[in-house]
Amino acid sequence: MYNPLAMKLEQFTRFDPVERARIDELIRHGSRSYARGENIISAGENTEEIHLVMAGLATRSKVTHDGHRQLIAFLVPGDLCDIEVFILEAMDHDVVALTDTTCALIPASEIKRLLTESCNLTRALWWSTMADAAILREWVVSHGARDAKSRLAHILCELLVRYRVVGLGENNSVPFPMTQEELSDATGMTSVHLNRVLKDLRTEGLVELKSRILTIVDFERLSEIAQFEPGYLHLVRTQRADPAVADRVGDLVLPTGRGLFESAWGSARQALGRGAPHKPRAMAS
Amino acid sequence: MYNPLAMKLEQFTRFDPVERARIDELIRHGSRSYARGENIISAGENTEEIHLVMAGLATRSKVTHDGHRQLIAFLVPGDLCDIEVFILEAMDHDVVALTDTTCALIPASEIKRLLTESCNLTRALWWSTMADAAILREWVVSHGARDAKSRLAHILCELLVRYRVVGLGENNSVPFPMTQEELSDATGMTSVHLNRVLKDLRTEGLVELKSRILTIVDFERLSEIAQFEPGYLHLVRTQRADPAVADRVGDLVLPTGRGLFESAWGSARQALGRGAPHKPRAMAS
DNA sequence: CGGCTTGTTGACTACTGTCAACAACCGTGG
DNA sequence: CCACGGTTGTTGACAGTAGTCAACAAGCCG
Repeated sequence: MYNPLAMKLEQFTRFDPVERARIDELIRHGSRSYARGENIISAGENTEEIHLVMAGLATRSKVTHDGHRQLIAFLVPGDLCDIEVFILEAMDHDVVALTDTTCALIPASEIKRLLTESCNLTRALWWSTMADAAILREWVVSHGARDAKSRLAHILCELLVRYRVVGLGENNSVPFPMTQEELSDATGMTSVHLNRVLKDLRTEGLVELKSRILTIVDFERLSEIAQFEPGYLHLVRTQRADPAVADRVGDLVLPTGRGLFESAWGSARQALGRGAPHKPRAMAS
Repeated sequence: MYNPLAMKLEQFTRFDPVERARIDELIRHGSRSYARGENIISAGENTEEIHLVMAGLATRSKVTHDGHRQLIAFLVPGDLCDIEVFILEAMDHDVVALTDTTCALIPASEIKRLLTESCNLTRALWWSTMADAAILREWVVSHGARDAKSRLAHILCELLVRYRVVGLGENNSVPFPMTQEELSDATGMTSVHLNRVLKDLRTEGLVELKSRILTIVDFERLSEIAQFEPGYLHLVRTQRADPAVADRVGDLVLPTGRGLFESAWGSARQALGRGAPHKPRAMAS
């Protein structure tokens, strides 16, 4: 049985057969389908069941009062939509299906039981939420510090890796069902500008995008433009998980760069002279 | 004894005397001071002790390869700097002291013990990390969907509330020790542009900023400009905590708006006609 | 006081948004 | 199969927000 949650968590740890069976149980309690555009969860709700994306693509989104929608995260198969309702009073944002999407419905009680029963699974779930926060931090960096081209490239790299982690797509291709307008809401630009930037990436032979499939033609060069360093995804397969797959996700080879977690401020400062320039936001483009 | 962590967590729940004593214990294991500009934790590190800000102001930051620094969060007293090292291999960003800062050092073992001993405290800590993630989401919205003026106003509102939660400042004034350049790194603009936008806010009689004290002269109007709805901070004092302080933090009255968690997309869409305009990013300014 | 950091301002550039028209695509129904 | 309407994608011309460069003022500390 395809279990994207297990595949994802296995990036962090290895499960024994009992644990693995436990995860498979989680997704057997029922499921529900959502049509494209439908709200899976709305802000203000407090669900009884946790939603796990099994197929399709969803997004977290908020809308400002002037009507500008901002996508905050993509939810690919294996991602939990609303685990925070255990703790927080209510969702503070919507989760919307970007394509027809099916979610496994996990009773909250099941998660609670798991949290008391298995230390390893608890840690794995905790890892999942921490990794989500790390992605969020990288989005802040993207929006605040990278120009449109780099920002778009970065999000494409992220999606490629995250899809491949859960076994979807092949080589450098992944499903890419969202419209340019939705992508522009994610990257914080207008759809018109997104269209132009995307065209640039296409023209330069970096990506192809047709019939709802994204193919990253030149992952290495796109990673450079994006300044994509997969370390922030915390796919720590090196130690706790299978060391044989250290720098790859399936058949995808990750860029390793110069150490995934270097403290860049000091080195950048040195490299660039007396104190890094303030906002060389516009990079070669 | 001043215990900002307890004050913060009390926004979420109430502690019995035993639990409260337990929290006070946490911060008695030692502390360390950091000079302004010093790294409290560097990317790549994996600390043995958890750092809790007790006094001062710190920030999470990342630097892009082109030397542009992005601040990702502010850490005010009561905030934990690195609780993720329990789970993640290493920090993926730096934590830097923006002023002289002192941190309580909490042995990881102490936190672990707490997690097994007290369900209420565990939930409170979990709440803390979820609330942090919610702030991060709001930052993404700010950077992606709000113009410079609104973005700056929003961050000022956030800091006001977060300081007041831990009992710092008074009325609409809080410590504000950072430079304009640092603030510009947080808001994702150049220090020059920040300076101009800040000047606008001052000229319009919304804020005052002198001798390292921020005074929000007109919180209501600033909240409007910022589209600041404090719901995202998840200060759920209404139910689990003391109901007497429902809509206030100390002597600060929070804007309540039309329900903190409404699902805005649908209503905005309707209100604005055939589908919300795509990017009215430039609002009245 | 002198030197450094920080804040302020002006002139200019350029990245990104706005408006608008049209082409391409897609699913549906004749 | 083709027609058709709606959504989505593409492009041009133009406007405006924000970045760049540079100079100088103001504040801070020894």
